[in-house]
Amino acid sequence: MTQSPDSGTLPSAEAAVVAGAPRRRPKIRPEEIVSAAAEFFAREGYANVGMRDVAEAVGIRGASLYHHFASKEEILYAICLTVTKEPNELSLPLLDAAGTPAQRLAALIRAHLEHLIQRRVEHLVALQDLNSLSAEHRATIDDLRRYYQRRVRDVIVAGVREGEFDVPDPQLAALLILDALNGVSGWFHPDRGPSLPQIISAYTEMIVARVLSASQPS
Amino acid sequence: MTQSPDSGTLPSAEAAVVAGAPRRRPKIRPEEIVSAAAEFFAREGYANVGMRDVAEAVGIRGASLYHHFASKEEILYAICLTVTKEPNELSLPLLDAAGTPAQRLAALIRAHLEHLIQRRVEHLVALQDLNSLSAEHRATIDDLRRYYQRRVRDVIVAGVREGEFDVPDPQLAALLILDALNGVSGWFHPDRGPSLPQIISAYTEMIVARVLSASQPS
DNA sequence: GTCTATATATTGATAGAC
DNA sequence: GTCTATCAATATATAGAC
Repeated sequence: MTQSPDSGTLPSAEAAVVAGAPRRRPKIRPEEIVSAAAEFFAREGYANVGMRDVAEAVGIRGASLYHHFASKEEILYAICLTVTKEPNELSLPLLDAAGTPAQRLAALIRAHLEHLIQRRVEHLVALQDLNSLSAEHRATIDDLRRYYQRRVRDVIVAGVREGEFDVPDPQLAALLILDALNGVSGWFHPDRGPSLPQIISAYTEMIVARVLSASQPS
Repeated sequence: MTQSPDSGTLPSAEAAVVAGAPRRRPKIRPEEIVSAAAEFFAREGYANVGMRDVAEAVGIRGASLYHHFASKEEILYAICLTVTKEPNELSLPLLDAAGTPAQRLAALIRAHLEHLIQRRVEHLVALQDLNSLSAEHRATIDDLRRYYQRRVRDVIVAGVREGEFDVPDPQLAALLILDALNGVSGWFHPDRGPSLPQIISAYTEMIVARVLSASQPS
């Protein structure tokens, strides 16, 4: 089912003989496994990828993966948890910094998009294979996402209260904004199309200055 | 070709055998299979669902499914194709109707959201299990989606040309809008949260009157 | 059109040598 | 920490009876 176009992907043990690359398998770090797995999951879907695929990508056998992770689902959870928790730790503090709600939200949009692209592959997995998580793990991810969404809604509410924003419904505005931001991971391509700075600029303008109708300095 | 949205048109209302419901299996229509499969795929993910699960849901055995569909992937394709083609056939013509670009886009937004909710389960599958399709089927779906996106971008361009819209980048505006609209399927719930009319109203306002900065009648 | 029975392949995971 | 070997479960799909 997960037949990739291998046909010649035997673990190149002969490459180890080359000077400077003596048996390049000193130790596998968990992040290498997670990274390789994310690449596979994003492209083929979690359930279409076998442990042997992931193992081969990091140069070990399938069984050896279980020395690092208790199960396949734990790898998926590691991907989803990292990519969901990081925005809460890195972007949300920007909402507590100095400045008006519009300024703080603009800072969050920038950080959100930068993280989304920096961890684009993992984001695709988290947006796609969430329902292959166990019920407990799924609940943890959902909680993090809900909290993030609530904080975005709150800064909109604050902006409305201060007269800087004006929206029909802060909750729906937050959902529209977050769906629009996260959607970028689905079509962004590092080699073609608009660049990340262009996207940040246009999206910040469209969201902060237009969706939320920030008052113009005039 | 257009499958009736209702499901109360079972031809054989003929009373089954008197005692109880002995083997109610008059005939299975392909749409029943697709519908049941979509429900499973949306909730558990395509690759996590077995043909036996789908078969059981419609009251037959797994092997009998192959009388109606050549493979499991064909069922997925039927789901994705229907839900992707219908907006092109039902919503895009609204962009060719009379009215200003803002009016035509507003009509499309309404139709898009109504279709999204009416076929919410199938949309979730199409947004989630696309990369379990064969390469050819995937390409067909992608083409339809690209065309739809292009048409939305074109109406934005038209609005800019006529002075009704003003955006930093019509292409990015179209992507933002479509991601925001499609994202609704991810959190909408028929029993709680904002109703569809509320969503249509708020989203139309935020998108047409704000993101695109349609000129206000004042 | 649906059934039983089964072929064939692949999966996640384990045991134990080294 | 990685290996070989393998188990047990499950998958899609097929063959042929009825």
